[in-house]
Amino acid sequence: MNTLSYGLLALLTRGPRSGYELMQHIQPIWQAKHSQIYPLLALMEKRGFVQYVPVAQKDKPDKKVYSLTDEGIAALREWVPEPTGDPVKRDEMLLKVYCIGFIEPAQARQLFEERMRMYQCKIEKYHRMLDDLGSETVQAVEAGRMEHPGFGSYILLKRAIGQAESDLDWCRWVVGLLQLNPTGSVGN
Amino acid sequence: MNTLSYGLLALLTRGPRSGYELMQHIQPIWQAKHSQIYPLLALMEKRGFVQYVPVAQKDKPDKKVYSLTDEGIAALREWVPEPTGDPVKRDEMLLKVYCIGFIEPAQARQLFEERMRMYQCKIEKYHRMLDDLGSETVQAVEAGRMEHPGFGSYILLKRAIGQAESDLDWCRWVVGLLQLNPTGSVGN
DNA sequence: TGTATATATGTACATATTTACATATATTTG
DNA sequence: CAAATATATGTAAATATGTACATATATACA
Repeated sequence: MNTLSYGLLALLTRGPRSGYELMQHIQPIWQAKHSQIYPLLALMEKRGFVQYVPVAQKDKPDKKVYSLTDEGIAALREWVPEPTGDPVKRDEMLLKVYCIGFIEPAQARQLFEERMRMYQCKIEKYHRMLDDLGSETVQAVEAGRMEHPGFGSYILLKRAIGQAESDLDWCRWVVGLLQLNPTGSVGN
Repeated sequence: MNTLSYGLLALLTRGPRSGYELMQHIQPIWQAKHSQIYPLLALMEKRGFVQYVPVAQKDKPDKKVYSLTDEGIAALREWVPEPTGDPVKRDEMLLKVYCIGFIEPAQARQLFEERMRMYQCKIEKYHRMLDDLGSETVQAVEAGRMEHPGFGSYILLKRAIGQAESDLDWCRWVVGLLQLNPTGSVGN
């Protein structure tokens, strides 16, 4: 049971999910490939933390829909109060920014503009996901009812939006600075 | 040559550094242990990207001070325009927040208050590092002179502060929500 | 005096993560 | 019609990362 395994149990508190769905939903919080997730699910199934039912689909491949067992919930409850690991953040772009003094100005601008597009897409996506949670969830959150299903998703989305907007603002600020010096072509 | 190796080359654009110093300075952007960094430096030394001079110290163990070679600078310049990897963010705390509906309210509050302390410490540390860069760097940044040594460090610190402040605000907001419901003791 | 921390470098081993290979079906795109 | 993409699950192998061990010196703390 590593951190990702507990993360999968955490996702399953929202209800039954296939391995494929778990892989998709965990990406914003914890990047992992399916090749890492499937073996962990198989292990947790052996240990009795999760169970699955095979579901046949027309027009799509069959899937295994996993759900939490009582033992899985117990494992989750034991994990939460344990010391929480420090956040891991690794961003190649920031390493490139570190040596910006050695970079062609045009390449520097491209680095930041690429990221601006990325953050804008993410912000839009997260807003759509917020909308999908519905007004009932909004009311539960505003009332501080953390037991409400959707409370966790809502506050995590708010955080993700805040982070992306902060980074987007930063990119805009830097691009503004870079444009003060017309080294190279200002137009593309 | 993996991403971390290029990152070490990027740090060395600021001037000669020991492996130990590189390990310390790269932490905010890319977490890595010394056990990963020392072998990479040895490899890059073999390949001629960096060179070192042994420096004897009184009161402290001897060290190897690495610096960039022309080949190292060339490698750096080839790396920058290559496609940039997506940022990797893994935070156990967010996984715990995801299943906040299954958590004891007191544990939830603790989770956020711990993080608030962490972010406050980081913000203070980053502000001290900004101050250490001096007013000359501030002027260079405000003039958009990206070739100035310190431009990269300055804008990276500004970003780190923005991110930490965004997260701190988020934690405060959530703690405020949790206090709306007096489940359990409000005082410690 | 034993224990911890900081400086400083290194290796060995275990674990985590990514990439590549494998398979099957339906849809979209060129 | 061929190629890519999305759904869906899995394994094998390579790489990246973390933990533990190893050594040496100085300082702080109990």
